[in-house]
Amino acid sequence: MLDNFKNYIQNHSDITDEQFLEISHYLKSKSIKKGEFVLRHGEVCGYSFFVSKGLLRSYTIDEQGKEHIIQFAPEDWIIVDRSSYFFNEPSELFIDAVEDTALVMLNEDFITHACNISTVYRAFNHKALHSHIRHLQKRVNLLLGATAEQRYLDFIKLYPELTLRLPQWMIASYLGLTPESLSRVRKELARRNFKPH
Amino acid sequence: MLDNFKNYIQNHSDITDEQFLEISHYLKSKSIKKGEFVLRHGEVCGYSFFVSKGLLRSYTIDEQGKEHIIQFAPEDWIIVDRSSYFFNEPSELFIDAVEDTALVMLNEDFITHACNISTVYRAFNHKALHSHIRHLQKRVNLLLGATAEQRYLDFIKLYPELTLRLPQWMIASYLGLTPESLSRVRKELARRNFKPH
DNA sequence: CGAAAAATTGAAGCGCTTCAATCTTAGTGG
DNA sequence: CCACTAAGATTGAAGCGCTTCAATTTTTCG
Repeated sequence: MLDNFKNYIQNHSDITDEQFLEISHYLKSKSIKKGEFVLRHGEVCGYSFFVSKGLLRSYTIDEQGKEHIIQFAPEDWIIVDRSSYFFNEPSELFIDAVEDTALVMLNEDFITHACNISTVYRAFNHKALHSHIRHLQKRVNLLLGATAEQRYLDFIKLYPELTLRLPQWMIASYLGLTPESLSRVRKELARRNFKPH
Repeated sequence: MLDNFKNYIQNHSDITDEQFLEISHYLKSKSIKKGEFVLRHGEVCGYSFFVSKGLLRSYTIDEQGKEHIIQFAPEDWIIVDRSSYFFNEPSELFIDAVEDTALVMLNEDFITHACNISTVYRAFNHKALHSHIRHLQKRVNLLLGATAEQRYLDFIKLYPELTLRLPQWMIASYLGLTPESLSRVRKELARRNFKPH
């Protein structure tokens, strides 16, 4: 189960097999069923979660009990509440499995050691933070200015394969819409003869 | 004009006077008038802008010509389009001066050298990225779930002094509202006898 | 097959926007 | 220092986009 992760990390760094073996002591693998949690609101997020198979999501629940999905993580993605992880604060987020999922948990020590071993990995990590910022900023911008339809079109363009794997109500939640609204957006697109890709 | 920045950086690192002198060659100071730009849509953002006096803002303009303010930066803040800066892509953003502003421009070389000189500075930089992510994520969450009133209350709690310095329409733009809506929110708060602080 | 989850549809409603007019405040030149 | 102008803020009325609620249909899966 570590194999996928090993490939991933070697693709993004110059870490050797021996080096990986050393630091793999800091890793834990885990398999969870659809619906199970790896993080709950109020807990400190002590790990980054690498998805080797399956699909995770992070979300908040507001005062009215409504879910708002923050992120999806399919294979080869890492999901984590970086605020909670870095600042050791209780997390606002829940992270659970959308599908049965095999994951690898990386703790602080793993990251630290990997960064010490490999400046390439350190740079990769740094780049990942910037990608995250880019992504969030784009999302803020869409939420500030784009209509329901524009947001949906952006989503299916950016994540075509997720569009197929996810129930529609989750996409709606990610986009800040009700399932009903998204359904109507899709109906309107179909009427105008829109076909994804 | 560099003094404020020197204080700032020494407060957040162990960089000595001599070290600062060395790397200050990579810095440029600049004074601009209200309304002048330091970055325009389509340009690559080659600097981080430290505000030593005054107030900058970053914003996008959508297809309908509407502004959406992404960030404000008063004294001792740094503003930058990190995506553009890091990935060397043309920026989506405009950055201009809300007030007459004195600023310091840090280029890539400055950051690199400062990180090499001081691991404390490197850590500070790392932390800044995480703060940025935390902030953006909170904002996404508010935009997904909170009403106009909740967003405004959050803003004045977080940035009481900005609330006084900024024209209301800019706060509205930051919150994803029209000026008229914000005005009505404030009226309603006043009716319910709400007093800031 | 049967039950539960998801998606769709319609009707009514709400929150925020839009547009237009008025009032207030701030900045500038006589 | 006041008069004038422009920018900002407020208010009202109408409208639009998305939500809510409720009912129905479709899909999924044990």
